[in-house]
This record gives sequence, C-alpha cells and structure tokens, in this order.
Amino acid sequence: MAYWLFKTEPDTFSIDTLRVQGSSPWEGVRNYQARNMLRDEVKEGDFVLIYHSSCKKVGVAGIAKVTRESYPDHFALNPESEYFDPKSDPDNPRWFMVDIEFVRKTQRLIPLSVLKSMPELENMPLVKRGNRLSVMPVTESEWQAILGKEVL
DNA sequence: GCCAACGTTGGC
DNA sequence: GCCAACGTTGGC
Repeated sequence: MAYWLFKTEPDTFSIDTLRVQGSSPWEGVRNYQARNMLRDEVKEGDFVLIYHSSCKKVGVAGIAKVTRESYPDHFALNPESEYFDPKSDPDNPRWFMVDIEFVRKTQRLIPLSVLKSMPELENMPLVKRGNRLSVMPVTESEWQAILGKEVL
C-alpha cells in the first residue's frame, strides 16, 4: 500500500465534489511523468492526499482511496470533452486514469505555506519552486508529517 | 538531436 | 493579473 498526492483545481473538481459524488475517475492527467505513475504505480487500496491548486486557499484538503487502477482515459477520445486529445488512439491509449473514492476531508485545509515550512517535506516535488507535477508519490513519513499538521 | 518559440501551470 | 518555471512542438 502506497501514498500519493493528486493536484486538482477546486473550481473544476474539489474535495467537496468528491464527497458528494462518493467516487470518481481521476481523468484529465496530460503530463507524461504523472501519466506513468498513474498507469504503472498507483494501485488499488493506495491512499491519496487531495491537493487544491491554483485557487485562493492552496493546500491539502482531504483524503481519498484508490478503488480501481490504471485504465485508459476515454475522455481523451471524446471530442466533446475538455480533455480531448486528437492524437490519442483507441487502439494504443496514450492517457490513463484511476478511480478514487472519498475518505474524508482534513479537519481544516493544510496550507502550502505550512507544508513549505516543514523540513520533513523538503524532498517533495510539491514544495519545490516551479514544480508542475500533478501526481506524485508521498512517503509514509511524509504522509504522517502532513497529517500531523491537521490539528494545530 | 538541438534549441527557440510557444502554451500551460501555479503561486502570489 | 503578473510572471517565472516548466513541458511540448517544430524547424533545422
């Protein structure tokens, strides 16, 4: 069982969206490094920190669990979808996704500013300047350290 | 294979 | 809204 962090823009899909839906595919990842992790390494039963990016309050907002691993992201094949990729091929899928289910919200949002202040997280891509990786691994000690900041 | 131009991400 | 950093594209 492994840990991950998934970024999302809450204006598009937030932890509350997931809470209401109960579960959801994690579609729309269009970055090869993130894609490789989704496709090859994220496994059923893994836990995920849901991180809100590009918004007023950036930070870790909740926890989800992987319920289905690695299958083709069919949104890439749908011209109506905002995630449509004309270069994707149904016979040789380029993009993949997993399904996750809501576990819980954090008791409060754990802000990026707090995460950046934690020496335990200095190796996480998340806190590095210019980082754009939207799916990244989280070690067990990083996971514990982050959730340790949930209650002040 | 190099690299400049371009579009996107994402914090502030 | 700004702008730095990054990934991708395409000409050569």
